[in-house]
Amino acid sequence: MKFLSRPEEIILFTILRLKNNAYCVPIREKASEITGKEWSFGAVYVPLHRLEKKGLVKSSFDAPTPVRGGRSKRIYEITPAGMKALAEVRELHESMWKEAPEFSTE
Amino acid sequence: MKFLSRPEEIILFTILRLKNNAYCVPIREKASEITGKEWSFGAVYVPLHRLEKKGLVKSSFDAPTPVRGGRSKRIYEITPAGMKALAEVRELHESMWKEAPEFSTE
DNA sequence: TTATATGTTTTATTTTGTAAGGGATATAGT
DNA sequence: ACTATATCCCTTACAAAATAAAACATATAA
Repeated sequence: MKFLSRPEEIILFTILRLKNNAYCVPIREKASEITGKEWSFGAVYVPLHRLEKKGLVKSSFDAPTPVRGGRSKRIYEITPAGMKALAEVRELHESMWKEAPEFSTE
Repeated sequence: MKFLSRPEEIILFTILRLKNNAYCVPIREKASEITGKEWSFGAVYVPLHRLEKKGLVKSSFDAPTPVRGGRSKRIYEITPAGMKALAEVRELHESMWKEAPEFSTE
């Protein structure tokens, strides 16, 4: 199919919304907030890792912050290819629902 | 996660659009048209079968039509649970992109 | 130097997606 | 009648992705 899977899409979108603070913990929290469902770490990390492998995100470690347990974080950001993939599924959705006036959400 | 996968969503949507003519062959054609990608029969049939098992679609055989090779077709239709699942992903998308004015499709 | 908080990463399992091909049953042609 | 061909259903074997659960690492606090 070659579209983003739904978890991939949601994770990319979440990174976009978190701007400069996109690391595993808040990604998971924000994704839960957006979807209203529980996300395990695996549910975030595994697709995230694949996205990086495909070149749709890139990551780097920041400097540790002086809080208890505050180890350095792997911060993710979206690449241009990632933006393109995200735009593609967005457009798919828009064109789908635009042509479907017969469907009304009950 | 419990959202529809993307293929499931597209197949459900396609059935909706085909109204009374939703059997495997046109579902595949219409899905290709909607997405601009190739769909094998397996890519349609396997998720379709699973959707039926979950109660999101139901099927029945129609009467054969008098055309060469025109054997009876298994016609699919969406159940109320299927409509609900479809509405759910639609609403997820709408709420996502509504909150994201910073993203403009380049 | 031990306890606890914050984060990352792996592993094992289940679920889902896909390509390729087999089988059934209808009409068309001779 | 009988062979050919069209239309459609369904299976199977393999690949990829999703998920839950837990292990591992490293910082500060006490």
